[in-house]
Amino acid sequence: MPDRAPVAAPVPAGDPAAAFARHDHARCAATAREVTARACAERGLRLTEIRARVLAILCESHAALGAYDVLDRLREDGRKAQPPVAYRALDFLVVNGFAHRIERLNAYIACGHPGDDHAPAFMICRSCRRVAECAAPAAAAALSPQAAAMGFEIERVVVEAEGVCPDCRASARETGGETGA
Amino acid sequence: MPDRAPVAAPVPAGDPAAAFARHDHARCAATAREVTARACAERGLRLTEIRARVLAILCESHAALGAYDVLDRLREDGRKAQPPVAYRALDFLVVNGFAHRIERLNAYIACGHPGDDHAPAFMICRSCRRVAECAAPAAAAALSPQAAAMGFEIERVVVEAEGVCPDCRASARETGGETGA
DNA sequence: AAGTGCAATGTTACAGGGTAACGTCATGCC
DNA sequence: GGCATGACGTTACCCTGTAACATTGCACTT
Repeated sequence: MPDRAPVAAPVPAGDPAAAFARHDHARCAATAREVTARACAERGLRLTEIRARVLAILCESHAALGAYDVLDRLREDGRKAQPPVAYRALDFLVVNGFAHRIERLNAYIACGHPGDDHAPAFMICRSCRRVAECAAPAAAAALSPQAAAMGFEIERVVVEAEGVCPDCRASARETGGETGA
Repeated sequence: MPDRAPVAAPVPAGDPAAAFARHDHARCAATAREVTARACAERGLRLTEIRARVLAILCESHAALGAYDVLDRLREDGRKAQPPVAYRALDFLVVNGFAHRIERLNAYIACGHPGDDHAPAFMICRSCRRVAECAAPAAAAALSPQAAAMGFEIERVVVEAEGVCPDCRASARETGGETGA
């Protein structure tokens, strides 16, 4: 589903609410790609053609894409790509902080703050699959005391909220039905 | 991997630390099964033979089991079970709060507080797959303000910390190697 | 230029996770 | 008995992910 946003006021790209609000998405996507390219150059990472293409595909919308969705898009380009091609590019982007894996969906989104070291949380719309990336250090931090008490060493925290985005809530009200797709 | 716990002091069953600490697991498992059975009786839910068997399988250890692991165990009983059999039983247990799905692992564990309405967080050992269930209302609550600000309606929050449990940390130190399996 | 090493890509083949759809069976209710 | 409902049995399939190995391209050395 494309990024429709009929109601909310415009927000700047990079804002957590951007995924669910009207914004200049062309600029939003271009910025993400440029920032990623710059970060790669600075850190000696090779943003190859395939990797850049996969990033561009993810940047096209704020909806999470499965690896096979990405693979299909690569094939539409005329490539005869096999699954590892998509997974390798996605791994590169995720490992280096240019994209995120959404565990709940087994899917991927472009990062809203590429290159930054951050502890993201996600708001996932179960109706349109769009995902908003938020900074939520408090959520992860809330686990530290308990981890310490039991001697558990935390390496990574997944925080994913599932629900319904403002647009899909509005659609549901209009049709008088439930919010499910 | 079985529930080894060579170091920590005993803890009561139901304690968040139980998964990673020495405890009377036979009693821990029996309690979970009994509490679940009672909750089903009270709420008019049918804890059928298959469902009870799947719960018992999950209760055998604090390690997360994949649906196909459960399926294999069912087949060892002599059943000729197909995947939907395992998934239906697991769905029943998860929906009614008697088991949890660990998104990070695509796997399942028995609930430590069956029947209670709670907002669990999980500590997942990436080495032995054991999972400790914690109460972490603060983690989920930390997202509410941002969700409200963007008009997102949260229905469920997944909080999963991945890392290394005390036992596996100790093992890693002994062998002088990394913590990976 | 030839040689070497490494990172990335190409390709095959398969393992693991999950579900739609339909038929059958048991249970409880009128 | 007749009926509705929920659980189970079974088939067939789709989606997700990876091991393993071949090949290519690039950078750096000698």
